[in-house]
Amino acid sequence: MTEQKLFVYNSLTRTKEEFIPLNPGHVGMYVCGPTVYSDVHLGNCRTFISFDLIYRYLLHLGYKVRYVRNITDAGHLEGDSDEGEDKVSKKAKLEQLEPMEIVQKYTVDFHKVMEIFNTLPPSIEPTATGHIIEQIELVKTILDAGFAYEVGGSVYFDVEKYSETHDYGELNGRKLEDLLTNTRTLGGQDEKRGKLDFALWIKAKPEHLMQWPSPWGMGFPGWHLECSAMSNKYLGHQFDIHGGGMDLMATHHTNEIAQNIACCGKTPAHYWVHTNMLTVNGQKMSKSLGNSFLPYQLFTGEHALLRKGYSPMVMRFFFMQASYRSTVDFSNEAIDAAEIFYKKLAESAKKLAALQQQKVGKIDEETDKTINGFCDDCYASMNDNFNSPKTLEALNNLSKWINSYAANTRNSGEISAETFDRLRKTYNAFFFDVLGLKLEDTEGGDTDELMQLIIKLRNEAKTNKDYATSDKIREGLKQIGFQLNDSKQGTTDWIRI
RNA sequence: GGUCGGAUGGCCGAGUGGCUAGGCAGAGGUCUGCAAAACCUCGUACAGCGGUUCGAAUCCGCUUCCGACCUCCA
Repeated sequence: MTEQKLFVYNSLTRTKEEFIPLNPGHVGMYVCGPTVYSDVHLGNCRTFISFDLIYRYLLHLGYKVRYVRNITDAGHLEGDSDEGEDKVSKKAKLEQLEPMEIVQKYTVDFHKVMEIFNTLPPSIEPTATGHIIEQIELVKTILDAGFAYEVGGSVYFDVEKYSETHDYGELNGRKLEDLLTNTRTLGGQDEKRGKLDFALWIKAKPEHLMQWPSPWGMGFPGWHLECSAMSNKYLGHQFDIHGGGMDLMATHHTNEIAQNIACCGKTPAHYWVHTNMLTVNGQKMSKSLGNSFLPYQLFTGEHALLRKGYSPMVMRFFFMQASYRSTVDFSNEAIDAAEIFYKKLAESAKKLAALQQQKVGKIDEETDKTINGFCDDCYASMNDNFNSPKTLEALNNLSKWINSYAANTRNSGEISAETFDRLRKTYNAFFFDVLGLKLEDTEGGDTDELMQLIIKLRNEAKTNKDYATSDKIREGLKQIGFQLNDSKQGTTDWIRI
């Protein structure tokens, strides 16, 4: 594999930086996963699909990647007042289930959806409840370091103390004074000394469903703590990439960095990568706004915002058409266009699989160079902060040559065997392995045999110049979703439409 | 209100100082019995107003509009 210089936008420095892993050949990546208290909606999916792209490209470059993505199954509160109810507990009460039944239900659902979108499972998927001991240890360390205090069974992180020696607003670019003046005072004043302080450990009320013993009494961990504890455990004090949705940057990740520095003296990750939101009519898709929809609603089209159903790969392709750092606005028009484009590139992938290069004759240097250039573009665009839209452009350019060779309107012997091989390898690598797309309409069973029979009958009619019959067959098939494509050579292909 | 980000042709969406992506839609053409598909050709767009520069979508300032975060969300 050729050495590729990869550049990654780092939220910490607000610049694109060359990606240099701490240990050559290895990458440690931590991504904040879902809180499993309800169905994942499409906006949630986008984030994980974005990181799947990043993960896949790192793998493609030959890195050995340890990809850790957590499951938050405790500690995530309603509201951020540290007095709200645990999301999982609340849902458990509502549905009259054990909290772990809720967790199980939505974890299974999450995995199913991730698989449908063809995302690779992470290397490790740790849960908050599975790491209570590690989190308690972390709290103790932070207390010992003097950056936290205990009040009535709860432990809080002392942001002002921390700020004396560290830049608390490093990630979100805010000054402490601004944060202090602009942070709304939350109702039900609590025991915190400073209003920016956040809970590391929260004392549980007796009726609280999820609680564990600790040196400070029965309680449960704060939301930000689990990520620090688990990234520490599986990736070490310092690792390469920490990712999550942009909405986590200002608070969750800021607090996470503070925790890590307080306990270990080091910023956990070199590169902070934040993916942007999926919007609907310009607004962030979220449950509270009521503009979110679920993956299965997308597939079936059963939602007021959807004109029809769209397949998982069409959705994935749609996401790939925008860079992960931009918002993507959902609209039927935009995804319709993506659907056509996706099918086009997928058709080329199919043609390529069946394509054999003609005998190499006189090599057309210009063409040979052009095709190699497009192969280079695939890498160059992904190297530029995972620019998937540009990668699609390169694939589209390659697909034109593939189509021409497949249709025999150009002779594939005009390029060298090496270039032809590179064309095949590059197209497949980026379409399938890197962008994580797959072919959806591969027919099982007898469909193709049936179609071949019908095509044969139609061709007989054509030979007899019985165009009335041949057109009737073509129209009839179109009505039920099969499209016939005649070639110059007299053969006929079919595709589903 | 504070902080940050965005505004690109009918739609989506790359591009960060000159070489002016790509897709969808649209127009024309090649091919075809006719189509379709495929292939070829065609759009000179960068919110507005100033400024810097030989040259700006790209840099700077102001204005307008939109969004995110600051309050649960990926």
